[in-house]
Amino acid sequence: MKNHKARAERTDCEKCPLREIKKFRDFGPDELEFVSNFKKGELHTDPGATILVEGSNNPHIYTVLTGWGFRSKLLEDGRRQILNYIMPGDMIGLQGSIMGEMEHSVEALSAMTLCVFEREYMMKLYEKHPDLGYDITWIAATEERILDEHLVSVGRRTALERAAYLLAYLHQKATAVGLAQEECSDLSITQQHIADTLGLSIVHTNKTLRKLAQKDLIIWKERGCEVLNVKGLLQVAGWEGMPEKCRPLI
Amino acid sequence: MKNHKARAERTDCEKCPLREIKKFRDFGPDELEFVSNFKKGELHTDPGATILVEGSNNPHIYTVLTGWGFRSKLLEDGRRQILNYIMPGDMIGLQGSIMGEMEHSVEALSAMTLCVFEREYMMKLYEKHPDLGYDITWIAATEERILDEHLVSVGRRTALERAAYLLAYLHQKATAVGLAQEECSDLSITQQHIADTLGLSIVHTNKTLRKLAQKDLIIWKERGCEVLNVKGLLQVAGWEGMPEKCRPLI
DNA sequence: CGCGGTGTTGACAGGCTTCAAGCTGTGTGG
DNA sequence: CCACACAGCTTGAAGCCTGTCAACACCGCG
Repeated sequence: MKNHKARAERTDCEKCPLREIKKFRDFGPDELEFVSNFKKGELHTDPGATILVEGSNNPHIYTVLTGWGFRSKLLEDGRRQILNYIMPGDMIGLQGSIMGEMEHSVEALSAMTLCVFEREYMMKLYEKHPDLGYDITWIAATEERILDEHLVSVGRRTALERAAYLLAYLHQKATAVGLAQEECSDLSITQQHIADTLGLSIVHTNKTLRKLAQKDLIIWKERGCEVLNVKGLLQVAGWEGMPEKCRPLI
Repeated sequence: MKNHKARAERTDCEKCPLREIKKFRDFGPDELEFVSNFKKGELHTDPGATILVEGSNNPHIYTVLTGWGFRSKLLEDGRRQILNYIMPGDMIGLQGSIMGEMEHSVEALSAMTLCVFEREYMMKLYEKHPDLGYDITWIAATEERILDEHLVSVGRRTALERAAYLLAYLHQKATAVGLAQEECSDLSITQQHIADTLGLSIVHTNKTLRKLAQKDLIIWKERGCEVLNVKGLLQVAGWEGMPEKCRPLI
């Protein structure tokens, strides 16, 4: 019975709520069993918690189960760039696993639960389940694709376009995994985060967000925003939006 | 004899000049044989040639054997962002292979030769050689790391810092694979390319490069620049440089 | 109550873009 | 041979976008 209780503290992979979402590809029973054994535990964090630190050496890989956060890097004088956001189904720590040392930090924006995997078992995954290995490459390549898009945004779009792009991106990403309904309303974030993502100052970010609000595309609320018109945002950004593809889930 | 001549047109993987470079990890004989069969041919391009087009669906994956080029994306109105540069040992087309459609273009800056692989054999690679599968994930994760760094640069560094970062990056990357000796001199590139990488206008890029030249860090020549002082560039950029790690080569 | 975090706004300065013109070297065709 | 076009580089001037500084409102919290 003790064992049973210990297991009850974690979500069984067999009952993983994320697998209910049709956006994630189906697993065979043997894959499910392997991943279930691969999973070493769960990590629960508070909002604002730092999960991984730039320069550290963490022996784990994580998959987000609930909540959301972001990856970021710092320059020596404190300037911060937010690289991407992480939401349920996303994997973090892969870079650290492969490069040895984390090259970026990860922070939670809400309370989060993460599935914990051991780096060391990575090689076994590739040996026993080539399709899962392919999935991990898929995940890395997709993250790369998103970063490409962000780089275009920061490099070549105007402040208004960038902001519209980011909010549309977050909205699409969140709704795809059920983090938000039609609105971004329950996604807690400050304008400082937005600014550090867009590569803008906080003052100009504020003024830019107000312009989007004036166009009735969003409503900024305390620590977050509600998206009123995704299509409008996409149009302002000059962006097609993300392809709705089936994706793997480790 | 005909066969022999036909084979002579391509570089045998067993005699691949890149494998001489100690920066690339050693291959076992069975890995070498597999990759050798995986390789379907070679592609030779002129300077300025477009190798992959955004939105197209190309059934190949490539590894750069000689020369260099870049990946880029366009906005609808023609604004261009260069995402990263490709040099010997780099793999391109992986995203297309996994996402189906290319989300960026690839152009040659010099004459190039590329090893051609078939997408379809990818899965077999994962099945037969898990370590090669892991290598491909390694490559994708590393590209992601570089993009993180570029994003920090474009988002948070000043024009001067950005330019210094980029030139130091290119210099390090090129010397690591023997593309350049101590100078970048034989790397042909225009200031328009630099501008599209940094997210700056060409006019301001020109003025920024002159500032670097005034500091005796570089000398701009016709279609390219010579790096006089890498450490100085790194210092201006506030960047540590790239870790000199052993890397895989497919 | 004071305090810190967040959001808002105005004024001003400066970095960067745009416009415009001119220079150089290369190639093409008369 | 020269004229011409073109691509790349350079420079100056004007103006806008964005950053910085500063002040204030609001809110939750100790």
